[in-house]
Amino acid sequence: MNLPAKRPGQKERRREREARILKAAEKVFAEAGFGGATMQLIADMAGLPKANLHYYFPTKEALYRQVVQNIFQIWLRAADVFDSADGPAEAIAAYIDAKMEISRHHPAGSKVWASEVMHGAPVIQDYLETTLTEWTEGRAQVIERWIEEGRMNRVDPRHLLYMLWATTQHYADFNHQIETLNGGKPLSDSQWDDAKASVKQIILAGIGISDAGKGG
Amino acid sequence: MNLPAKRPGQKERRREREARILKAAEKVFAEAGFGGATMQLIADMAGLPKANLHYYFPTKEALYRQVVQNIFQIWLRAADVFDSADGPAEAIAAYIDAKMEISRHHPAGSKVWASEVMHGAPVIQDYLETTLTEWTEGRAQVIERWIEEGRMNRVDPRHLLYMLWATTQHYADFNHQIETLNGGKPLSDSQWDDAKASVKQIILAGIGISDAGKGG
DNA sequence: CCCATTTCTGACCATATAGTCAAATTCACG
DNA sequence: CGTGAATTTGACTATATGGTCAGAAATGGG
Repeated sequence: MNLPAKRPGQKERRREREARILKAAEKVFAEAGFGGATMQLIADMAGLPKANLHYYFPTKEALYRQVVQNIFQIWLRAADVFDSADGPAEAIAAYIDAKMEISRHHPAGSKVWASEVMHGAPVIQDYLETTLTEWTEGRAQVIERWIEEGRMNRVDPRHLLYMLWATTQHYADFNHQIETLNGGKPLSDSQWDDAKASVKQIILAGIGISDAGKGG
Repeated sequence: MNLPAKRPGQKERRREREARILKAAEKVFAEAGFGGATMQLIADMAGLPKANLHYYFPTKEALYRQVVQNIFQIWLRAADVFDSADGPAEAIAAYIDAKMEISRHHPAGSKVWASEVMHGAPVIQDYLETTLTEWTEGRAQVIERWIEEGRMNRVDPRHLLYMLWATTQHYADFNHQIETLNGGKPLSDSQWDDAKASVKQIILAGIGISDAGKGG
């Protein structure tokens, strides 16, 4: 059965199991939605008996909640890059790059997030009202300052942020459609570079930042 | 089986019932997803007994399929405005306006569409491969021509289209998030005007079209 | 009014699924 | 080892849900 080559500790083992379940759950929730997902499917994908899931996560909703919260953390971490640059060009370019990377390597998470919000955010409404609202207001003020300083065109900061979210997340949430329009094949490395460059080109030009010949 | 010029009253009634069911179904599918939606809920919202739904639509999937196809038709009709203008500025502005209007007045449809695509388009995969692919390629060529003629910046037409879709549909699919960030209130008339103007401003500037006449 | 056709509906069934539980197994540690 | 705690799991239950159906009710032409 289990090879005695490596003996993980109890806590280690527990964390590994939970991570395994969460990974499977994220995929199934993304593919089938909360209502369409079944604990049995998640269990199969995680390679565990269903009853075992209920040992780690008492209910389907608790499992789902954990998945959504994890995604929110990733989202927040990516948002940090917005602050690590000191000008609009670098900040927004870095933010686009970060979010496009998430869309590429974490599409299931983005889909679960989209689904949650589309259904009225029953689980993370409080996050929207607190953390997300604060982050958005803070960033809107930063953008407003850049505008005052004449470092970018006057645009509504909110709608600029919405456009950034919409565009970058589209590559995850609608990856199936994009793949179909790409002849049924996933975007290649260079196509992803094109995507990132295109998004940055249009948005940066759109807010009046002359992109002096940058690459991906 | 042959119905020689049946009574119009009866047909009318049938159409009214079907429309009523489809409207309720669209809302429930949008709010709960396919898996989370129940025929009972749809029936209640339509004000009809559940068994009556199955008289008009044999299965839940058939009902869902009809809802998705209707949305696709609306989508296609809006896409027409792309061709009724003769230059990139007018065409893209009109397209943005049309799609924003749909997002505003038909958010449930947009959500069902998004959900369908996110889950791998099990129902409308053939539409993606035929109609949508053809439309996209045609429009990409039109954009390419505009670029050749020097009427707009050189951008990847595909990614421009994706950005248009993503941004406009975001106002429908994520309307709950936007509402939350707007202090819990839906966007007012003037806020919708701002949204449309902002999207047009950034994208048109982003592709190198100096927007002389602003306003919504 | 009569009859054929269409429409409606309550009651019912088969199935799927979230969640439970107690017994079995494994683990940590002295 | 021995022991108690943590974990695993097959079998089970309760319930929700999609779909069926037979018969009632309405509809409309002759």
